[in-house]
Amino acid sequence: MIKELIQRTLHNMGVEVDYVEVEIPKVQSQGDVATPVALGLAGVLRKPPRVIAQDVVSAIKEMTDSGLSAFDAIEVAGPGFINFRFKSDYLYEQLKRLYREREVCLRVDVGQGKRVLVEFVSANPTGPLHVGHGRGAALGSSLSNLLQSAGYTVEKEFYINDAGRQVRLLGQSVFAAYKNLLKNPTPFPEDGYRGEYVERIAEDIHATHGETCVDMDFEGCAQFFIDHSYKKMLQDIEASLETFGVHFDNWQSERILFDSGMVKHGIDNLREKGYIYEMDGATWFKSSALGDEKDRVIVKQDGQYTYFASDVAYHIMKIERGYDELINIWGADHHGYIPRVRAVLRAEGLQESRLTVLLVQMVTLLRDGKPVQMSKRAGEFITLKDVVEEIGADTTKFIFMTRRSDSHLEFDLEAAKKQSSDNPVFYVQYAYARINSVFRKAKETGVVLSRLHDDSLDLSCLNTEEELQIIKKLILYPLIFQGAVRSREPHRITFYLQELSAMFHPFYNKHRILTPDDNLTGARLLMCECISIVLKEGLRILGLTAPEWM
RNA sequence: GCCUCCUUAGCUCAGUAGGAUAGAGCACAGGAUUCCUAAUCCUGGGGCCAGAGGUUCGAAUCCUCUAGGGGGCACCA
Repeated sequence: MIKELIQRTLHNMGVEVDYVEVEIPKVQSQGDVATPVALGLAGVLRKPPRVIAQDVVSAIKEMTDSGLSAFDAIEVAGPGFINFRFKSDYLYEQLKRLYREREVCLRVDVGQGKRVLVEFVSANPTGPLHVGHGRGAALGSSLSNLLQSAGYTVEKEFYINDAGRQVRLLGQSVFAAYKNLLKNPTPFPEDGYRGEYVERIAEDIHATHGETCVDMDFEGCAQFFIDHSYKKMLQDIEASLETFGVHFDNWQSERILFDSGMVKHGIDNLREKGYIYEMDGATWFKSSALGDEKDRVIVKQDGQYTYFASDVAYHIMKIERGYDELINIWGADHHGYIPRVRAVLRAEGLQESRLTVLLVQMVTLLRDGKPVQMSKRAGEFITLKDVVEEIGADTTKFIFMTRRSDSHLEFDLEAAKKQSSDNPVFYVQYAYARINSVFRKAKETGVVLSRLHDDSLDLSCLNTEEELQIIKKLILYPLIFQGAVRSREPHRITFYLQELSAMFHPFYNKHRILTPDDNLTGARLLMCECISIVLKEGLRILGLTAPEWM
């Protein structure tokens, strides 16, 4: 609201800005919200910032429709900040509005129906998910929730690498395990997958299909082993994600891209645009002309497509499906691929901003401070499922969501387990449960809850420092929300929820909510209801449960 | 060698689009419940924002260099 106000004011003064920074000052003496716009404009207008600030303040005061009634004070401070102080009546009004029109208040429409495709996890179906995938899953699903809440139309997609060497290697590994099981050993493939799950799949095949393949070589039954194995893994992956509370709208198969001719179509498409050439018997994509450091092979000398070929096709297909924005969440180890994928989009004439790649940094799994060695090939690792079973889905997600995605994460299992009794997630959930408990108590003791909807309910009794601070925090949620949406950082919501909870608990300890005074009780219940509305909304975005009892 | 991410309190991490006096949790020490859930609250100490330059009215934040750590640099996927 303040942003628009300032923007309009500046407009009237003949200055156009596309972004007005509004911040919440650290100390109360600096107002409830503040803006440093005047400082930024000092250079442009060639006037001292304090003078500009004063001009802005005067202009606001002259505007008839400025919503001046919302403020007790608008003042120039420090080097040229403009500090706003809310009138308490305005706070009460907004609190009532939040209570009545929660969705409108909380879900600011930033996206306006824009279609976004969020692709995440996309793990090779050659082994179980590990914690790193879990991090991507937590980010992807909460980001999707966040954007959806902000008015975007979001689709969540998992790209299945079911073509190519890796799934073949898995099939071959299972085949070897199967033969081994039947006492007809065959050499285990070099670089094969050695996990225990490989043996389980082999046992499963033995159980369902008997010994039919025991005398065959791999080529004789390759397709069967490959398909059976990766499908099994895919089921396992889907189940792990389900346990973790993450699900997808689409599962896009790489193989279908080949079978449906999309790969060929994609290459032809680039060829028409002049970005394909032949050299040394291979087919190249001229990505160096589009920002990549060198050209990339798409079809090898031996006629085989490279991995990148299907990636080209996949992204062209995404474009053709008509999304306004593509978001790819990748492990940081894929960062080298960004320029070549961007090159594809550029070749298609798409703006840079249409693709956002979010990199999720590595998770170092520790136990008692010591790194847990993990190798998919060697088959020694702790899976996402193991972690969720050991310390719980909410706690695990919260650990992910209290970090920026591009910072390295040390995940100590022992610490997490120890923490799981006093993990900050419970602090937030407990606040929610407590409020529910108060409402249960209120009903038991016959408090008339219909009062809360009553216009005559007077909130001016919410005048303690704690209450005013909480109300301000609540009505500034949209500011945090919009920042999180813009920067694609759901973790900002996590921190906000912790802060809000850290205001509620002291309030709860200091003041009684259910009092002999009916109006005061009503007012406090209304405020608590608003807190729980915001907590619930935030927890939902983060994919965490909001328990009514704890 | 080249590219990229990271380095903030004892530990794990925030720090919003360059803004005012750098924050939280954990850990540590002490205290609080006749009353709505003690998974709570209150009080306390803790910092060369890796280092050095630069840009600016103003830098943890932007640029350059240095040091340390992660990851990536295939006609592998």
